[in-house]
Amino acid sequence: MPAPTLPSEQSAAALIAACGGRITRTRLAVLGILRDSAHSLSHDDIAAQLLALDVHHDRVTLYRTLDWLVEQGLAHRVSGPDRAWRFNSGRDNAGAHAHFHCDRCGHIVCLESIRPDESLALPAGYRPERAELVFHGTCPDCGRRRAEDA
Amino acid sequence: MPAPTLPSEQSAAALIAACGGRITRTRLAVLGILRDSAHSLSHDDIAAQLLALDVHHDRVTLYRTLDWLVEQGLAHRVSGPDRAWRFNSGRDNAGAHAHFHCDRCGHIVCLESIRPDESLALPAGYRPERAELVFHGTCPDCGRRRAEDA
DNA sequence: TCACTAATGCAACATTGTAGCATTTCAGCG
DNA sequence: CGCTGAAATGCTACAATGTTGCATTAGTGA
Ligand SMILES: [Mn+2]
Ligand SMILES: [Mn+2]
Ligand SMILES: [Zn+2]
Ligand SMILES: [Zn+2]
Repeated sequence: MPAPTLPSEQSAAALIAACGGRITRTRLAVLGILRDSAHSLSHDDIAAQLLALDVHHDRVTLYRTLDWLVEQGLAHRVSGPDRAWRFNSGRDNAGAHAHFHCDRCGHIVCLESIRPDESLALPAGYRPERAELVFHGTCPDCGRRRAEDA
Repeated sequence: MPAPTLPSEQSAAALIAACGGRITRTRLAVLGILRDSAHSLSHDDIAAQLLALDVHHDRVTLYRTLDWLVEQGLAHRVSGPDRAWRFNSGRDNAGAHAHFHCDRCGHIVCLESIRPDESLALPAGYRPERAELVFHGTCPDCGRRRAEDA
């Protein structure tokens, strides 16, 4: 019998097809790259990986591919410190989880387990609909590396 | 006797001088504009106000002036949704207070009374140093305007 | 008033992203 | 399979935001 397929087990091709989109080499490669990465990737990071994989593409196509993935809920976007977006696989539900930004290596990772506290009392009149929470500090990798250096 | 002067009562000129900087028309005007505004201002907003005040200036000078004010702790920066910085008067201590971003009018305001919860338990290995908290939703002005429309 | 140097203005450049439009390629169909 | 129409791509040009280098101007203290 076919085991029930968790979303995380679905192939990139199946995920793309399920959205009613065409399966193209750029979409396949980009979604694969995002799903394989432990941290958020910038447009530039992804372009570099595509180059390494010999997946020819145009700058604009990559922007459009990323937009499409976000629209479809196959990826989500986090604003980086350098006014460039970072991308992660998976849907975010508009800021449903917090993110961690390492000031040493610059990596941004999703903290799926932490959701911003929506119940905070704001001053009168403010109607919050969602909250973005971004921690800054040192990530586990950089902490370990620092300990080894010492 | 001279009443003790609160920082908020100091003139822009005195604040600038206290930092050891020269008092120039651009610095005076920009700091004044920031201190008079109830919400964050983009580079472009400030340029428009300078124009209205007939304070001639160069684009680059304004960028440098804003950088300097932030360096000196006379202003702080918040990243907007459109990858353009917004500026507020006053020191922020690296994310010491939360901000509210109105999705209707685009205004960003400081919520001085709300500080991100630093005590949240992060996954093992993460060393947070500060947290940024940004609420999105409808601001009091837009809520009121909407109620009047109905 | 003078001299020193911080601050400015200008031109050129960098980065990140968008818009329009002709061309290619995917997916469904006979 | 080979066609065909629409979706996706590639290219060029453009826009927004910010930075760098360097010559000139103008605050400041003497
Ligand atoms: Mn995330
Ligand atoms: Mn603030
Ligand atoms: Zn790190
Ligand atoms: Zn508003």
